[in-house]
Amino acid sequence: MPSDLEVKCSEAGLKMTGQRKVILKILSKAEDHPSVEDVYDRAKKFDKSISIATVYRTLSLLDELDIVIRHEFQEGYSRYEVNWDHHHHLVDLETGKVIEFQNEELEKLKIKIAKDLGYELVDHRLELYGKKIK
Amino acid sequence: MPSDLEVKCSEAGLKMTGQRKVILKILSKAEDHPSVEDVYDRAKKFDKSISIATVYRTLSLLDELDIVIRHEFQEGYSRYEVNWDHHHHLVDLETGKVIEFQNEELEKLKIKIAKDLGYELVDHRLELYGKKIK
DNA sequence: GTAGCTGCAAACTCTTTGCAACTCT
DNA sequence: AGAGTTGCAAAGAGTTTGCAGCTAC
Repeated sequence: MPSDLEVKCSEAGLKMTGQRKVILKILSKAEDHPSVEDVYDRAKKFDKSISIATVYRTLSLLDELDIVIRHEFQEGYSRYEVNWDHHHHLVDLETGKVIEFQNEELEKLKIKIAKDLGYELVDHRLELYGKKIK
Repeated sequence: MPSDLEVKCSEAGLKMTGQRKVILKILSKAEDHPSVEDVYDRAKKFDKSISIATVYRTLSLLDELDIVIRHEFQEGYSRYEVNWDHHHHLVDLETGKVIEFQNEELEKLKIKIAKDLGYELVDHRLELYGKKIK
């Protein structure tokens, strides 16, 4: 049976090729925020002839469809994650670990700030960088 | 007389070459958030033999010294601004215009969120993307 | 004088693209 | 059947770097 993610892609008009199924499976199982290279390396285990160009193309498509979120954590390349729920990231500066969090108050505040400036909030990015308190 | 920015650089151990003076002047006068290319183009008006490699090297140095802030507004390249005061950005999705803002409530909330997760906030990034309300 | 800086060009990294062959629907 | 997708290799954009000569201190 096709996964929820596969159904979503089909409905968006994408052909469900073997390569795309592999990439979607990797993304849905990922517990981190893999780079293109990461996705490519993992994909090769299921389909050793897959091309990195296909990974790039697929991730760009999924990003446009909002099925996936592209992050640029100031590293010079992109990282991806499935757009399941809305959350933000706190990056542990000592270990590089990424912690996800949600905060209702913050959501309201962002909308208010934009509104006060005369804008309707369409999108936003928030990342915190911190050190663990011992 | 050397500008404040020049003094700051000298104190950090940088030699104040002609090229660096030009770049610092451009940055301090900029009312936008220029890319490397932008800085290079403006610099050529004062020193037509300046190299873009020098602009890259200088901006990287200034970023390391926290004299300048490097932004990556999901455009595939970096933009810079002098690190005068702390603020955030709202990007107008229709015009690309960048609006700066500060918000005390937001500052407190970020610190609290990090603390609740067991972290001391060291740094952070926040960008809002919106459409002007007619 | 000398450590640091510069311009140049080549190299590097990440990403995109043209094309002919292939494949999902 | 046919539009969409793929792999490959080449190209593109942005950035970094090795080196010989130059310059601020």
